Amino acid sequence: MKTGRIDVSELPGGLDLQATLESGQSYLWRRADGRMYDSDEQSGGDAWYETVVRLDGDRVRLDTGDPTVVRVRQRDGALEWESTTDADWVVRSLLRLEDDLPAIRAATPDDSLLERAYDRYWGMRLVRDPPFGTLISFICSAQMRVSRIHDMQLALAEAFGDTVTADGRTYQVFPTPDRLAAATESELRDLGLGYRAPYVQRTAEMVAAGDAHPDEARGRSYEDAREHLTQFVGVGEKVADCVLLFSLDFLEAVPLDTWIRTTIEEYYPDCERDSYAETSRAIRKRLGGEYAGYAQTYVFHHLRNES
DNA sequence: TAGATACCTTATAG
DNA sequence: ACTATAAGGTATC
Repeated sequence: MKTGRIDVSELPGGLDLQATLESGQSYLWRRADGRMYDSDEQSGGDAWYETVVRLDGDRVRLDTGDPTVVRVRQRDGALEWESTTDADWVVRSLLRLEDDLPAIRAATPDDSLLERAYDRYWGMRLVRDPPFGTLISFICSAQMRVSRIHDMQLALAEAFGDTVTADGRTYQVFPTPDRLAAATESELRDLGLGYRAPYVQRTAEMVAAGDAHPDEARGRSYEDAREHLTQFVGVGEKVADCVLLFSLDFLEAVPLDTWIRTTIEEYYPDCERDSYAETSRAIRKRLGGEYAGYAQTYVFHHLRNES
């Protein structure tokens, strides 16, 4: 495997790799020691994380291109990586290392909750995951615990994904749209997906048939893009926001999940409205607009770890 | 068009 | 041990 190092001190705002990958944004990375989401926050300070992406020219996609293993760990002031290809740009893209965290924080309002969250997890970045895997994993996220969502993606990869070998180790690749489209509802239920099984199968079928692709939300205005993604089965406004934020570069997206709704009740009651769309507008404005999704992610991780 | 309800499965609380 | 409850919601009526 090829290797490389990225000096963390050169990244604007640094990096907290563990917070980035264990904050419930991405379900497509795995911790090599298998201890993802162990409650002990210190235990994974320099753990290796690994994923497999498909590279298509200069873009990271999950449904086309050759499977590429990417491993990263943060140690001694550096982000170390290993990969089956020359992956410096891939790592920078997947972990959004170009984001200027101080500038993003400066664009959010002075607010004691946000200050606490940003201070505690400073260096946490949003991820830029492949669209199809993000779409499927967040369809699976409905009424699920974070650790179980993660386990479900692993189960999908083991049951329907290709394998790739590097340095004598075998890695499971997230399934392609074809393979998931060919799965039966009962096969998916056997993996524990429950009522999400037909959603996953039918959405995969839409993508495999070429009827739609989550990438097509790019280039639209934020609210149009969110509406566009709800055409997929099992995708409502909340899941659409997750795909926009964690995959498609819409940093203003604020997924209104149970945590954020509770937060709004408690800290921003004036932002409560009677519809998702209106509440979304109000809270996005309150969290600073353009980078509201960053604020949301820090607050989500902060509050989730307190209880 | 808004509002209530069913839905799979599992971990955790009581 | 056993039951109730909730988990990063959505589709359907």
